[in-house]
Amino acid sequence: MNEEEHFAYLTELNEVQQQAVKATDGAVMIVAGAGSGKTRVLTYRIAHLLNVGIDSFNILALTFTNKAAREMKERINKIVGDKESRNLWMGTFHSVFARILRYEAEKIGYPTNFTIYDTDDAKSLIKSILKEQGLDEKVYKPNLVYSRISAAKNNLIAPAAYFQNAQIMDDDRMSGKPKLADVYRIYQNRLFKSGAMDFDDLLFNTNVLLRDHTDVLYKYQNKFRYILVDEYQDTNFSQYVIVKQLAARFQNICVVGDDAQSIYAFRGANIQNILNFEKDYPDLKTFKLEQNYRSTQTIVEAANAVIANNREQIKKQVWTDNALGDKIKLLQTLSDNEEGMQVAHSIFETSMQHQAKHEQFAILYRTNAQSRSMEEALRKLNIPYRIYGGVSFYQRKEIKDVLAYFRLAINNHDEESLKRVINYPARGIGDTSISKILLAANDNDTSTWNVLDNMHLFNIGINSGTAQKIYDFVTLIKSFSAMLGSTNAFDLAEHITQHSGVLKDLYNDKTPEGVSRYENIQELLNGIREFSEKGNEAIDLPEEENENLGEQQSITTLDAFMKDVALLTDADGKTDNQNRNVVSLMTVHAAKGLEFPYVYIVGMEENLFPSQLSLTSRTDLEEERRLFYVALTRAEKRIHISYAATRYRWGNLIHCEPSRFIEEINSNYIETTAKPEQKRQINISGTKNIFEKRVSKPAEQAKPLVKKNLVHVRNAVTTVNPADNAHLKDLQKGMQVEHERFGSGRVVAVEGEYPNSKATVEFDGHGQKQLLLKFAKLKITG
DNA sequence: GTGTAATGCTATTGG
DNA sequence: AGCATTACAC
Repeated sequence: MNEEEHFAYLTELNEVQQQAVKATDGAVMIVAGAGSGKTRVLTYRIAHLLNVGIDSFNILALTFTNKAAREMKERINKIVGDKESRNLWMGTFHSVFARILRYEAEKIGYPTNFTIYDTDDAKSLIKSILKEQGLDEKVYKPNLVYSRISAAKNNLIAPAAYFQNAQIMDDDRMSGKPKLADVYRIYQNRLFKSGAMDFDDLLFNTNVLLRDHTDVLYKYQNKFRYILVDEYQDTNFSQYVIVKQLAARFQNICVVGDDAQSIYAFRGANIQNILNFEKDYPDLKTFKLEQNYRSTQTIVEAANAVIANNREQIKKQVWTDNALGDKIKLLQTLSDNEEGMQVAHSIFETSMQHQAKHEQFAILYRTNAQSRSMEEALRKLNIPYRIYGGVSFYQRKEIKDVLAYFRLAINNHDEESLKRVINYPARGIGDTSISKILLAANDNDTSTWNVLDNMHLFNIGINSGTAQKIYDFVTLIKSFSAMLGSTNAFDLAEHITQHSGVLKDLYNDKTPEGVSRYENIQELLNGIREFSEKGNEAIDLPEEENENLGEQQSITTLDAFMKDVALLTDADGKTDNQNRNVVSLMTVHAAKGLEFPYVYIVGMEENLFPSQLSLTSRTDLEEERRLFYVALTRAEKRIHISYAATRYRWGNLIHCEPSRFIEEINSNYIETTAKPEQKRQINISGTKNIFEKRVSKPAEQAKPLVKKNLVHVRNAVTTVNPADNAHLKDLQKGMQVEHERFGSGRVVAVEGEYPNSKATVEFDGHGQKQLLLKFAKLKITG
């Protein structure tokens, strides 16, 4: 292969993109405007590194979501082949460093099988600390305490440093929360005793590890000779320091970002990181990608006009060669429900007129709560959709309950899991006993599990009946723990759901919600079964680390499955076999990095977008504006912007005014569409008039499409009312069927009487599955 | 200790 | 409106 063929992919890039790809060594910053081919450059850059002979073992690429990592890896595989790229480390900060911490945990005093607490766990722990300390939850709002602690950790301020920081301590005193530092200290101690880390600890402790163990630092510096960071504008200080440390030896560091799309400052992201970058690497090469390939001229110009209102930005001129395109359509409606109907109708019409598939449409909103009116309207018109975000599968109560048993079996000291399941299903260990146990654990500075497991050592005044129940519970958990190493993930998971009594408890609940929960557990078990069958993926770690993995590889264990569960989000996975041709509904935040031909930005109203909470400070308002910029630049062909005159909030009707951001778009780019019967001319800049005219008759209410008790289809979890499956009554051997997850298959056997019958189906590519006909999402196709 | 009825609070954004 | 916590009866 001659050089030209070898680097053929370079011809697919423009001049600046090529330069950015070819500048392999040293510090590189790529400022990438929206739609400028950022992902393509990053992908090709990695492919190029491999092509010029750099070992994939030496490359680390940090992305913003797991999904982005997966997609990028696939694209790289297509260019260089998966053998070349096999040892690439690519993932989110959290997943990559969680993985490293698993191997190095003992060096910082944590067990290898440490538990990752998600936000719910963390807040629950904070609540119990507040209670124990006698602090009023109305003053010390758990959410606020959590974000305060989180901010401290993201700035690498440990509890001791927190106490010594006069500024912070003053702030806390001023706001009437002088005990915050104590809460932080206790919180951290409890996490440690529980062998648990929250999300921020994954980064914080990585910093501790690299700071205190130069041998470890040296090892990973040597491994990761080439480091790439995507969405750099959204990294926080803690992440910044990690990257800086790792890159210190070879200084081959490439960051990609767009300050105009920085939308996570509320989470500690720091735009300073981009500015610091220039200081840290004086030889920095900077490339600006300014040509937009994604959107029409109208969209690019409109977005530029909006972002120009921000004071703080890195100057760049995003432009495009694309056609002028349609004007932005402005929809104004009388109510949130009508807004939904108009959007749904517009999607319907556009899909007809332009032969557009449903997957080409996205509805973006500021808050998750806005999805409801959109959902109802889409259902009414039979337009398939999927909601991203909201309560994810792994956050559902029944799933968390089961996972808590798994977690407790893996790490007995996990206090949050213990509290969750010690009396679920009810086994007579009530609140008073639990309080006593917690108290004893605190007094003796040990874990709750140690108290339970050594009841006789602690004189805590629990009667013998309860003591026996506790003993039984401890024995049960120990029996699960004992099976961990020798049983495969699916078998153990099934064993635990049965022997813990959870499955039975849910089975006895015949309400639609109960049936749905039962089915979700089955869904979880299916997922674990797939994981078991696929096998644990090989992990490449420097030298010696791989050895202790050798023995375990014969079976896939439950702790392997649980390792990353806390880090999964709704946007990851779970899309495999589902219908992809659907309209996407999500928040603007969740839409970052995505693109759609037709985008609907809904709820463009003051106090909603921009959010009410952002109106007090300029920086917050500027972040909202960047968020709007992100929304606009998701679109390729056409944007619809809508707002409603009234909207339900907490069950009350409130009146709304159009967002100031609408005015920031030059009116040349906007076309107002009014419904035929309200041909009134709309004045964009002073839209008050339409709102002063109050709605005389109640706004058209979309009739609920499902009866009150039926659970809506949301997220990846589908609920099937058992009665809906009557058509499966006559299912017989040999029939062709279609399943939502597994695709098409053939019925191998049917046993039992409907509705309690069970079918065995051979699915193409998924093997045989047993399905309960009452619940199975099956369609007979032949 | 357990289960249900009444109350009260919430909804930025998310790994 | 919906959910979580609390109050109260068993």
